Amino acid sequence: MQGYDKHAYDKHAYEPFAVTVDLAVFTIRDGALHVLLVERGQEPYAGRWALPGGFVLPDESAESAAQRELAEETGLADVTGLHLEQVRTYSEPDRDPRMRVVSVAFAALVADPPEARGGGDAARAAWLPYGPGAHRPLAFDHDRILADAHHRIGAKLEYTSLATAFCAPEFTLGELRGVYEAVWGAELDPANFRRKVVGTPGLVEAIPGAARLTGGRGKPAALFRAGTATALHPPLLRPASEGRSA
Amino acid sequence: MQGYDKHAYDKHAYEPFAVTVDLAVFTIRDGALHVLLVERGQEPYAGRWALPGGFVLPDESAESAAQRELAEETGLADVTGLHLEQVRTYSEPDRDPRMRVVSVAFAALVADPPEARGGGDAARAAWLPYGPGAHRPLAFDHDRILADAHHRIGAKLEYTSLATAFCAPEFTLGELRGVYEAVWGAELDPANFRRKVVGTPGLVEAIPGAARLTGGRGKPAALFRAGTATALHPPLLRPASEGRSA
DNA sequence: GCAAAAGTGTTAATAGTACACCCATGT
DNA sequence: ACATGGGTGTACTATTAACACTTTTGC
Repeated sequence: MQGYDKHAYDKHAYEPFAVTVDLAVFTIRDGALHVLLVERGQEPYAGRWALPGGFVLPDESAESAAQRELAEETGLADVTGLHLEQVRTYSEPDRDPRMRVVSVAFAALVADPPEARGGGDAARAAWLPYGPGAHRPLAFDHDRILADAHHRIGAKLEYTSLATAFCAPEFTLGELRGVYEAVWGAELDPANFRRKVVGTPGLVEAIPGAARLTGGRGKPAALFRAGTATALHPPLLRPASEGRSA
Repeated sequence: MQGYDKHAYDKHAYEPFAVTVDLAVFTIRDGALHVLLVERGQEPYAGRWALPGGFVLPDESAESAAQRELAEETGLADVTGLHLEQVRTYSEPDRDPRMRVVSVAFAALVADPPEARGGGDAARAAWLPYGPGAHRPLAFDHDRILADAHHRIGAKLEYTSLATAFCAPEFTLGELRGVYEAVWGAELDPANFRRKVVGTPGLVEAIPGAARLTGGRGKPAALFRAGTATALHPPLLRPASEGRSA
């Protein structure tokens, strides 16, 4: 606390910091993980894709700012209830060439978002497939932010019920499994997945009516709703791959 | 990015934010988890305990500021190599009654710290036992920050090799087990713990020499060093208690 | 019929739990 | 001797992983 007291909060004792939020908004499309990106119209990084975001206003928290931006950028009317979670804060002094910007990064999960429209500005917005694909490199340090957000989401799938946040209110277990597979980039055994999910109390609850849904070909699947549990015990671990230190 | 471009980075378009770091520094003492706290000498919250922290300077990142504060507050000469990790950022507009302060919280783990000395100021500093004990309530929103930091540490013990960061370079498995027990507040079976730890590749490595250490009474214990692995597969789950949703 | 996805069954391997028991040391 | 913590053994249970097989749909 020395720092606090020594300078007695002179508002201009230090160079002011701008505080912004950056959003990594994920969704599943056609079985693949997609992320919402905007195209920058101005320097620096003109023409590059970037994460949506904006300033934190004087009377709101970073969480409020993130929620406001999420509504604006996705075009969703009601954004409450969506999963929105802080990832971490990026504060390297030179991360923005123009001035000192400290950015609080959030990860958001959306099911079935509307098509991306550019913001009011000239900037384009689009849902692009996540991965080492066409959109890199992103502006600023957004590649790193996006990777951190993805890493966090992947980890939380293991030990929380987060996956249901990617799904519509009613979903099949095949769809839920698709979430895990899209985020982890790994295939799961459908039989074992079903047993694990159904056998974890509070993860999902079956919709009792003969309600069934045809997902195209194959046998109709039973519908489920998200359950009340948030933590999974034991966790649903992703298949071990060479990449993970034992 | 609309927000960025619209205002063209006028440094004074918005009320300036102060950016600070707050540190939850943990250690194990006499088998119990302790936290480093400082006593506030001034209003607001004069006389209350608070987390150590301070301003982020114009040319440093939050990580650098946290490292600098950690060295100052603990009195440790070399703070590199210590575990220091961002927890989250607290930005509610009214969290500090004097002005708008956005604080990036860190959790730090220290083995065998020197006695706490007050900072240069009148403020006292002390290692206090963690828990719903004598030090609450803390100043500002520090109770919540501390709880969040503790929750994060506890969770990371399950699936990372973090526990070794609480230990000296050479440690016995009893000491390592003590870390888990102190952070989780639960007892672990020594036999099963040993098998799990030794059987997880890369978690710890035995120091081959007949090196042994007497921890007082009982059979001398073999010494171990931290291994190279950072992730644990499968994780070392804490014993299930009623509090956790199945 | 055939492909595809849902859903059930079965089995072997792996991992976790709960102990009993011996070992080496200080007092 | 005995209390204390280190360390090994072992039987039991729970969970995971792999894969065969049946069911119900669209084409």
